[in-house]
Amino acid sequence: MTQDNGLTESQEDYLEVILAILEDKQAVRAKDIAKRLGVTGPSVTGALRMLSAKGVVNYAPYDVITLTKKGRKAAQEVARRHRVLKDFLTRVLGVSASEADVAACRMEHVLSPSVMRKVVDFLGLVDMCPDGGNDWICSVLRTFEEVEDPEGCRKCIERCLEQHRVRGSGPEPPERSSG
Amino acid sequence: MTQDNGLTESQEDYLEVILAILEDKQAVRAKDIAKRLGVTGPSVTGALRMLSAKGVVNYAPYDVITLTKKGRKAAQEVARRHRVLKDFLTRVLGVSASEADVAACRMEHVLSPSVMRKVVDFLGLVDMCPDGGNDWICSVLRTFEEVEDPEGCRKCIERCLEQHRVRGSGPEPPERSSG
DNA sequence: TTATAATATTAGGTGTGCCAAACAATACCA
DNA sequence: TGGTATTGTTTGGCACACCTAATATTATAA
Repeated sequence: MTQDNGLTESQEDYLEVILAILEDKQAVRAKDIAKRLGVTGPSVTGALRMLSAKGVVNYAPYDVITLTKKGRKAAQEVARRHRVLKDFLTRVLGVSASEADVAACRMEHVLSPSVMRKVVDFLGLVDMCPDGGNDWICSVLRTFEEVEDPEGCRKCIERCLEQHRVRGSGPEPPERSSG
Repeated sequence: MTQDNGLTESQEDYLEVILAILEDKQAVRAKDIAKRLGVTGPSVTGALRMLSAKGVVNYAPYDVITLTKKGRKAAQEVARRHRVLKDFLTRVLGVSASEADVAACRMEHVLSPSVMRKVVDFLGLVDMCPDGGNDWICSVLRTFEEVEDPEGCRKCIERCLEQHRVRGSGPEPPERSSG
């Protein structure tokens, strides 16, 4: 159903934060991982051992923590799913950024590649909108809720359609990385 | 984040199937629960004890299994989320029914009420479409992928907009039950 | 270089969720 | 009514994912 990279949800979370830490610090410390995940030290040690056993993390007691090639790939894949889902939640459904982060954090472990692809496809469609997807359905929804400026919304979608017709058969969806 | 009805994901699953069984049989048997959830007997017994302790299921060894008022409510809420999510996945994203079921089964435990409401709102919008939401974005997506009949898709959305303009401020979204 | 602070690990324990094997209760048929 | 089949439960165990308290290591500052 899900990816089955052989990792549990929790383990995917660990990989994700390790990657995130690597992206703005040099070294990864157990302490930082613990902080970001809201767990205690021993939990991190345990998880790292597990991740090491699964060949995604290089780990030995008191030694530096790094991702293996496989681990980096897995982490990036999780991060990608997170990004896509957050994007979808904010841009399409109009969920706030912070809430979208929380929700994406949970959904990212749960959706199959094929469902993920549908999400990506949908975002690709939104991207075709002249407003860069900043609005589109989002604005439609907003008018739907608050009855603010339905006319503006309508125009936006009409522009969208125009664009669609012009481009004809349409480009390939932007993201389709199967990895 | 999630509802926090005090139930774990697994426990929500148990409630959900108990409700489902009640809907087409009279009695609920541990065996049936086990079958539907793909677990063994002892797992069911254990879960039922837990659920009983949490006051959502009436249970005593060898006795009839029923839902408490609270339990029924919780089960219905989970079922509602499942329905909404499956709907969204199929009608908006164009995911197949079977895949949508699987995905909804996972998502239903994971999304906060506020995100759920956004999903419901979006579906309300889709429902405004003359095609009853059978198509709409779904068809757009399809043309986007297969370049089938973009002209037809365009017309569909235009009709949608017309409808939207006519109705003006728009009706309340169909489902908003907070229970 | 040694004491102390910061960081990480081990040891031991909890809760949940699952399993197989053994046992208990109930249902049903002769 | 008795006996077998079905169904359900207990027992005992395993795997995760967490925790606290105690201990070990490493880093740092005197």
